[in-house]
Amino acid sequence: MPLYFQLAQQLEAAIEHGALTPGSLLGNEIELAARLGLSRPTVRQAIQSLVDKGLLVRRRGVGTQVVHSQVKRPLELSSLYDDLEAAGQRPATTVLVNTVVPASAEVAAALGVAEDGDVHRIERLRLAHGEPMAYLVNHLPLGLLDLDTGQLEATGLYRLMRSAGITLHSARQSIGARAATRDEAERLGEEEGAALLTMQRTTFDDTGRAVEFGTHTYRPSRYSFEFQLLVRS
Amino acid sequence: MPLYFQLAQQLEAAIEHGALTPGSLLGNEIELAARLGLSRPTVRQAIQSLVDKGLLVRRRGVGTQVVHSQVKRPLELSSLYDDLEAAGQRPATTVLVNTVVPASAEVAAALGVAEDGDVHRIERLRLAHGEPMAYLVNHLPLGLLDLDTGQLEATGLYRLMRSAGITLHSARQSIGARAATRDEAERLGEEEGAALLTMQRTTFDDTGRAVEFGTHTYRPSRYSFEFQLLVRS
DNA sequence: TCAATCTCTATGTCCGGACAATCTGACTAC
DNA sequence: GTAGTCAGATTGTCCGGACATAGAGATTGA
Repeated sequence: MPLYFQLAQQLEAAIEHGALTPGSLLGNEIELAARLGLSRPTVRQAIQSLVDKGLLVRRRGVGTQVVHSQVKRPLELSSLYDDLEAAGQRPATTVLVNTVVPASAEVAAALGVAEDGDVHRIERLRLAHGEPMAYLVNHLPLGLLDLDTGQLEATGLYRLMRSAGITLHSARQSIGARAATRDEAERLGEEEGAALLTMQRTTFDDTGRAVEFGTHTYRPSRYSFEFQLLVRS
Repeated sequence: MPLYFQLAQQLEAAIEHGALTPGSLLGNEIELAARLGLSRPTVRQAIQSLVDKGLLVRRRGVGTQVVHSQVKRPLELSSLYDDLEAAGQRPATTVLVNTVVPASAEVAAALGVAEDGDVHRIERLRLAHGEPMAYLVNHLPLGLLDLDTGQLEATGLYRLMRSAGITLHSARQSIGARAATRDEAERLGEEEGAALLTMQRTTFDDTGRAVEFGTHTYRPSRYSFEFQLLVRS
């Protein structure tokens, strides 16, 4: 494990349990490096990683300070399943459809495959505490992944992709809202015309291939998107 | 302007207009540094900044590649006004309320001020192409900023804060949906009960102070949140 | 023919130093 | 008393080098 990473973890832990209080100066880098027996670049790399996380602020001529505001979790590409599990919500999944269909124009454009070419289609109902929370429709290119219904019900799609050796890189998302159709309302236990939260996402791996295209609808009474974001400087 | 920054800009421009095609190797760092007359750390810093932007991928033992997928814009803390302006949408603002009120419990908690203590309250209607797009309610602590109604109608709140010397650092957001109340519907030109997209945001400066708390409602037919996000590694 | 091993290559980590830019606070001059 | 100036402190940038690590392909052996 790299030295700068170890130092970053130690500093983060010190901030976490209050050894480094918000607003306090971290002490100058060169002295800190000498005290720890490290070089300044190594110390700087550790500090920089925490600055990128939003825990520290550096000011030239002043020093490095611990920020006051509690940073919860910056936005990252995560799966609903993992989010719910981390929140202690006991997610459950019902796979409604797991099949192969010809790609619609929208799906083909998103995944970069030929229109009417075969793609996986899965429809899932995600439950938390036994209540419907979201209705998830996903399309995937063929050949990337074995989509076993049992595994899909036991874990999240992203975890399956990662364990299949796919390195997720980035995703393009669009979050909106609309009124529920009759079918959607029925599936989610809402009234027809009720407000639904929607999210569309195309996920890419590190070679730039689209590996997943999802169209999700959420019950706004049960779910909202919570995240923290930093000013890029 | 720092050398690594100049190099990063050059590389980004080369990617932009196709001189560096997706998937192509960038050539090894040490040789690149020699060719440019720079040191490897400088070249690495330039490359790293583009990796953080999602434009490049590094693989040990392989090299640095240009990613295939077109990265549009990573999520950043931006104002609706600037977003609309950048999209060529000609935003306009009507200030409905610009006053000082005692803080409600919710506002006091978000801003970290005393309950019933005075805070600014502004209510604005944001229009695009002459049509209502969003209804924006913001609360700000006193003393940070002069809230001139004329300026609020001419530009965005974030731009005003920045020009007042406030360094924005991070924000916590929550995006949801709900049905429009009678009043909301009337303001936005929707039907009562129509689905609305909602966003709550608390913004912090780099000292950790909360500098703004906003509760916004958007017409989903006119606006959705679009962004790209990267996997943190 | 297939699998294990080796070698080459490129990035990852780390060091030590040098000078520049900027902010703060104290000092000085008016 | 106030404003301008100066010095100290601290981070920002940049250099040049060294060794470690991981991936890919070629080589070698069974």
